[in-house]
Amino acid sequence: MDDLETRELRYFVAVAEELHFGRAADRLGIAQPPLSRAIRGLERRLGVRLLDRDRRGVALTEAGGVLLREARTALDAVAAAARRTRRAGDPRRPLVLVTKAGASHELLRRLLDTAASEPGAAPVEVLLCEVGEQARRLRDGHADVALMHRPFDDLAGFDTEDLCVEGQVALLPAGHPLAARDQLTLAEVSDVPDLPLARWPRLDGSYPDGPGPEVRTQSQLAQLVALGRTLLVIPASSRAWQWPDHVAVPVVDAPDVTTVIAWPPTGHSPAVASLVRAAARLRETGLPVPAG
Amino acid sequence: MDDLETRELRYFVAVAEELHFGRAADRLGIAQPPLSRAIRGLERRLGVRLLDRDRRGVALTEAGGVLLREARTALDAVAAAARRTRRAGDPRRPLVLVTKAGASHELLRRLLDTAASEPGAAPVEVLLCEVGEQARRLRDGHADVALMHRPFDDLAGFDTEDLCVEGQVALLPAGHPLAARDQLTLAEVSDVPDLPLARWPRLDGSYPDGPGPEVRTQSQLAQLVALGRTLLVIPASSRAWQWPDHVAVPVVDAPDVTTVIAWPPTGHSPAVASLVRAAARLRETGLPVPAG
DNA sequence: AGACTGTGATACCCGCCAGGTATCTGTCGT
DNA sequence: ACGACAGATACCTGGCGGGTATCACAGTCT
Repeated sequence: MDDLETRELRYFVAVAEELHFGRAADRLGIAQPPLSRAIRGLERRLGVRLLDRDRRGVALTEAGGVLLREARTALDAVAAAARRTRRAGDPRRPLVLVTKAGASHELLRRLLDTAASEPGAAPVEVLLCEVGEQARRLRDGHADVALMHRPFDDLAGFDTEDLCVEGQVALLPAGHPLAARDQLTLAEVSDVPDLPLARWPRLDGSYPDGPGPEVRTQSQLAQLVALGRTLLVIPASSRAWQWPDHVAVPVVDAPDVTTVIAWPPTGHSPAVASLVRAAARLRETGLPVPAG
Repeated sequence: MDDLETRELRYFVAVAEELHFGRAADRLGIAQPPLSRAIRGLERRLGVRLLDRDRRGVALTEAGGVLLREARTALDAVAAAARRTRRAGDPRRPLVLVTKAGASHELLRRLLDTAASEPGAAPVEVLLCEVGEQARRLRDGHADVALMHRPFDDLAGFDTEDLCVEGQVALLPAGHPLAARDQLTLAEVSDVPDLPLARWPRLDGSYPDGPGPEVRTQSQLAQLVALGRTLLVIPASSRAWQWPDHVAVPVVDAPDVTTVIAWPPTGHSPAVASLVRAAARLRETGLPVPAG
């Protein structure tokens, strides 16, 4: 009943992701035979088949799928242990706050101001990431606290505090017929043949079917919007990164978006607590009104 | 920026818990010198002092404290990966539900009945544990789902669903003066010189100061209650394990206890989802009324 | 069909590092 | 001052993780 080693988990994750021993070995910087051995050893020790190697390729068994998921979170936890320990030893350690690039500008600015005015405040470093990456940054120790958005982001496993609620707007090229409207409905914006909604990758990296372009970063999306190739429904406060020649029209029946501050339940760091307190105070003194 | 190995984490946790290289090495089944080397290597690779070895013993530095906490959760995650994978490979795998021994008898019975009547229900295995151990069982993969009690148990990091709310009662020897009362207050029960409240260990294993006896298991406590040596305030539904010669008196100002069903946010197993659905249905059809 | 290709498995060797034993150093008791 | 104790150091050894070469098998092309 000996534990697994992180090396074995890393190896398995590589193979499970590549579904190809050669490429996985390449990625890991080792040769293929030791990798095959390691995976076979894993299967033997767990007493479970993880991969179906039949002709032409490798496929995950059900147990393999479970291990892939569990191994990722375990590896994140190990990486977090290393990172947080290193940072704990650094006397000049800043608190790292992660948020989606381009979201909640104004709120973030006011949060940082409020936090800085807290007595004995630790310096706060802001880390910007792509959509949906905040959770991972929290889990693997790159960040201590995050701004996230319900219902878009996966908040499972974190402690959270609601900060503000806002509606969503559609972002359209200025010349588009719908741009003249006072308000829109979801049905209207999702049925615009010349401006299909962009598609984001799912958690596993694959894309849902549909007519819109596939995007995986904010900048890709921004460019497509600028080119007038796609239409966008976003929280009102994110309007800040619209292009000058685009207009924002409220979408009345889109679900409200709640901005929350989230942090890992481990680690009752006073610095995190202080920032959360600042956030709570911010909420009470009134919400920021998105400019323009 | 290489990852830590679980071996190193296990070693560090052993030393951090024992605060003594010799005993830690003993516990790990290795000799002391390799252990010293491993810890030194860890400190070198992390670039952080983890332990202060001064005269007469070893003490954790601040970074060491961080690593101890993080390492425990990381090791739990690794152990969970192994256990859940093994179980996923077992075709006859039951769902494991963990709860405090002696708590929520009636609710549990009805939950199991309801779950079994669910179409395509997986078999459910019940694991009973000591007070406060449920969270760990969920985290290290021994269990898939737990019944826990707010505000007593630490629910951080889990998804939860409230099941029922109930008041608390004081458990007294039948002959005691207070046993004749219709109801009591917290102030009254906490100020009974001949029946001090028992003390539970804190998360770190130490005991708070006070006059009452130290207990760490339900059975120790049960025995002390039976001997008339301590007084007990517990949720009303836990009355089931009272002794015949004891009476339960409601404590009107004790905080309400909410029984919740909790599960790890990882692993979207349909079996867990089904059990949670059964629990939700149970709540809607009415709460169990504690017998007696 | 037969040679070719691309894949994971096997065979075998090597070097490193985890682990063991013996010993040293420093610090407390008394 | 001396013994007892704890952690560090020195040094050796064996197992295992990793490398190269090769096999075995299935699909594919001419």
